[in-house]
Amino acid sequence: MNPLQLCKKLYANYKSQSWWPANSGFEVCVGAILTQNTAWNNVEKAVANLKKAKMLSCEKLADSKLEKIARLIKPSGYYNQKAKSLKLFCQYVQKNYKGSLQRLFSLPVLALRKELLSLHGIGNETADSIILYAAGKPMFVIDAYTKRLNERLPLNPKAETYARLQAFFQSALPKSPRLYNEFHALVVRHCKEACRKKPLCRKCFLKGECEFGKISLKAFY
DNA sequence: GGCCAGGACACCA
DNA sequence: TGGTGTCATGGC
Repeated sequence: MNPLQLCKKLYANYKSQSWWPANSGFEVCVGAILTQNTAWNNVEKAVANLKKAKMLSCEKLADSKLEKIARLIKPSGYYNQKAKSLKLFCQYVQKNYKGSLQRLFSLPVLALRKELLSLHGIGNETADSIILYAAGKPMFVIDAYTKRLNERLPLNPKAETYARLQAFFQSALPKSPRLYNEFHALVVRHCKEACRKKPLCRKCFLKGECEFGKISLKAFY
């Protein structure tokens, strides 16, 4: 099975996912940082705290004390690190782009990626999530779910690093932000729900016993 | 009480 | 370039 076939199969089963779960580009950026190695459920609590405190803005986060940000985002875990990452990102946008994400996103995509990666606390996945889901530019996101799915199927066993796996998906798919967006969201949906057994249910999917709804995972694995 | 979750970074060899 | 320790909460 190639990536495009997998995407079609997932889409046929789950339909459109309408991602990213956020109300603005800035909220996508905040969520992308807060979700680092963290369950989304906990990210939602942290974002809700920021909203309630009227702190979900670039200007507010750039000017607030680390301790205050950390207290609000505590439910997302790693709150000291993430408070620092959030504040640095916002200060960077305020200083270099007058607080406008649209100015930042007007950079050519590779330049944008390079700038994001230069910021402390923003690595490959976070940068690519911001580029795809906030800026709307074609950058395929590799996360734990994508890696897991690739290992299980496998799609490309040789693609072991982030860059190689990303290059594999991007070379196999039409260069479309909408497609990258939908595909990644479908992968997350599938990996979250396909198997209710944790962790990873490697034994059960190898036996073909792992099913979710109408979907027999024998077709995938 | 233990394991896990939509990573990133410092440090080391 | 790759391996390891660290950061930390909340759900199950």
